[in-house]
Amino acid sequence: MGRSPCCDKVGLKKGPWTPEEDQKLLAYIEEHGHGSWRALPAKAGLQRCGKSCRLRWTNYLRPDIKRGKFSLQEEQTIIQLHALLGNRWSAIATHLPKRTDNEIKNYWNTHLKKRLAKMGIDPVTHKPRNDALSAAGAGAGDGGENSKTAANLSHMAQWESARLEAEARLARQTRLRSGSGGGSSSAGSFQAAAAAGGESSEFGSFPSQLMKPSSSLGAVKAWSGGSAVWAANPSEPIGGISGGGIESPTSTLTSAAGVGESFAAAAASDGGSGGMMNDEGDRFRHLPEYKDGIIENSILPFLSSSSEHVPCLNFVEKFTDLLLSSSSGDRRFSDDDGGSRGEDYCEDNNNYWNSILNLVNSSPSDSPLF
DNA sequence: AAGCAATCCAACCGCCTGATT
DNA sequence: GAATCAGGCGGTTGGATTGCT
Repeated sequence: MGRSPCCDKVGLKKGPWTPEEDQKLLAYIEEHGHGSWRALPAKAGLQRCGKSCRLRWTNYLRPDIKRGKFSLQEEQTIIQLHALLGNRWSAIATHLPKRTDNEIKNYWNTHLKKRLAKMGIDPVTHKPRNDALSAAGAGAGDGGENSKTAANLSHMAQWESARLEAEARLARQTRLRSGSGGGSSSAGSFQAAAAAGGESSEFGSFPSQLMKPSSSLGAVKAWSGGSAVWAANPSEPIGGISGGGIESPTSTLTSAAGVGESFAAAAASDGGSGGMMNDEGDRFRHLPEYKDGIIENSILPFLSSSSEHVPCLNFVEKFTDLLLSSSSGDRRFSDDDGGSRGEDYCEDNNNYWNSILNLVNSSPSDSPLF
């Protein structure tokens, strides 16, 4: 499909905007609205292409833009949403009022990504890097904590393998069921999954009002719920999910699982000071024991210091807290408190998925999450 | 104070998608 | 159905700024 450039580049100015140009653009948009961006520069008397004007407006001149330092809350939201959504900056931006996708992207690339990398976590997958894993293993001789961590890392890796397998199986099944009719977009697939899953007991762990077939949120739940169900009963096909070629949001929900491992790696690389609280909560609590050599119950004490608090596996939030505190010397996750941290933390933070889902729920109905 | 390195961030680029012709 | 257009998105770049030696 051919397409002409958005503008004739000859004679058009590039580079930083001058205050005069800003003023012209601002004045024009305030009076007329932006209308067609392509036509705007000529009407506004600017020697810029429409695309450049649009970018300047959306990333800088728009009156509802908040500038300056990101708050801790914003950082946490970004990390959580990145674990959930991957590099979908515009989607993430819809949950951070007054922040632009460009600003969030820059902030991620310059701050948060580096913080993750520093902790031995792959910022793309939110999983521990191999060197971090081996570092954890190498540290096993140092003492019991490290060897425990390494062993648990292994369990986490096994769990991730099982989960990926589940994803693949789910995709295969949905493809088979839908034949060639399904779309390839994850949005459609998840919506189909949500619609087909409806409010069946398969998704019973989620509030029914969140299972609106048309909502992207329902799709998230359908996927994560379905995954949990499968994990609990690996031999059983995931019922109720149909639709074309489900494509797991690998970098999103997968990441949430990966984050668990990442946290372990971070804990290991941090001298074993990290407390493991997995926020996989809603998923893990469905699988107290996954035999078959994949998940053992030993994972649960690892995820939570108290098995009585298994439902409160608010991992990602804790993980993000750790990230956020890693640069400020916050030692709240040290092992010094004899294991009560998990309970304390659980008291402070309820179900992670609920917070994410609430976050998503609070977004505009046309939020481009999926 | 000077030189260099690291960091930040506005802006650009190319690609994709949906709407229109 | 193909071609075109407009808008949007994510990745990347490069100049400016800051920090370090």
